[in-house]
Amino acid sequence: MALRNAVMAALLEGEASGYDLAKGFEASVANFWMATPQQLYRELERMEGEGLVRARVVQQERRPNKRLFSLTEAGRRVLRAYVAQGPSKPLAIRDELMVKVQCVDIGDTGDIEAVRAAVAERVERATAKLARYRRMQERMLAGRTEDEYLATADRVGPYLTLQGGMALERANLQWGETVLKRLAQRTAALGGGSARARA
Amino acid sequence: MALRNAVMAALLEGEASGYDLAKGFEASVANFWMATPQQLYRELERMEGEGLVRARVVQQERRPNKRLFSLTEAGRRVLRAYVAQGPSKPLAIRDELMVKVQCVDIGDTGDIEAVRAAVAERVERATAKLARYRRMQERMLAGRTEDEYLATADRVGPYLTLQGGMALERANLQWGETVLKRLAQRTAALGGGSARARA
DNA sequence: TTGCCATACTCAACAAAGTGAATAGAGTAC
DNA sequence: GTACTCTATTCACTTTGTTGAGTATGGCAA
Repeated sequence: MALRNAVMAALLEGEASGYDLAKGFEASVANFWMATPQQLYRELERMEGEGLVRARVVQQERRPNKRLFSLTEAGRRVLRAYVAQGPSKPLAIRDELMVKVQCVDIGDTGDIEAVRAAVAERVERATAKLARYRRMQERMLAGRTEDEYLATADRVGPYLTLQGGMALERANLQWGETVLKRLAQRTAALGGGSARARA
Repeated sequence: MALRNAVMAALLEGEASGYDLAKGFEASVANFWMATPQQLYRELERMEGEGLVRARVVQQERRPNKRLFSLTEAGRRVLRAYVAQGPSKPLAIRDELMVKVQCVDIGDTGDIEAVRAAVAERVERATAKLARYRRMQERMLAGRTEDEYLATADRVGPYLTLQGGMALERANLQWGETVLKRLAQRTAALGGGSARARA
């Protein structure tokens, strides 16, 4: 029952179909709450049943019809109550890459190489994501400075969460790069790339 | 089937009981993979059934007996295969606080205050966690420099994931502090603390 | 001396999340 | 002309995760 809050937060930006939400979660919420299409459709269905959202079918000519969901007043109230209420859960991360890094010493240099590749991939992703975030930021600012924007904008939430996403990706990037360096050093130290006895 | 990899990664540090794992997940793995005691006991049970871990009952005099689990050779192989195999899932975060920040514009200054308090709590937690990580780091280094440590240590995985945890908490902290500042500005701008018309 | 906290688990039930595939029309690239 | 991708959604199923309670012992503090 936590996904629904994320969905409602996304719908604050306006009407969206399940499909819209599924790809990119309306671009901003996805940065801190991931969900598969199925989860979203299912949750939207339930929420409609409970009157938190309302659906409107849009006929389309060259595409399948779609149902656009929007927040109802009841949904808005529930969301406000959620925001106002006490402490949130601490933040749940689940990072397979970190598990692999933790295991980097398990085998020979081949295992180190596998981990190195995985970290390199993460670094690339983080770089790409950061670039995307920066473009989003520029679009939001639209020439204004941050101070101007925050003083005049109707909504600052999406901007602040975008900042959060950027902070996270910067951390990822910085960490990944030092790990890459360290692993290269270690591979060199353990025999310059040739195999080594198994643990 | 992903929790088990995290559990095995934790057992790389040596024998542990379900209870040990439950509190702190052997101190390092918990930073990137959370699990409740029940999940861990259940998973350990299954893993024992599949021969990935082996249990050893330790009689205790003034406490309930405990079962210490350790990795079997089969478990080690499975773990190595996991590390070696292709791309990991991208990292799953689920952050309620971010959902609340996204919604900060939903209501009046009271809602902003609630979000502010939640962010302040996050900042405090991040500060505490960072301090704890730094102590762990010092214990690991034991007087050596980072370079010395990484060149001589048997295992570097736990150190590198600790760095990851620290990077994450620093990002949290830095983000949280700017958000706090921004929200204070906004509260001031929206009427200096007095109520304002609802959205 | 009562009650709470810590160790050390187990059980049952349920809610939420994730996987994989199916459906179906339109556009686009080879 | 066929294979692939995009829009848009649904179904069936499995795996995880969560909640709450129950059991048992000992230590510590008010």
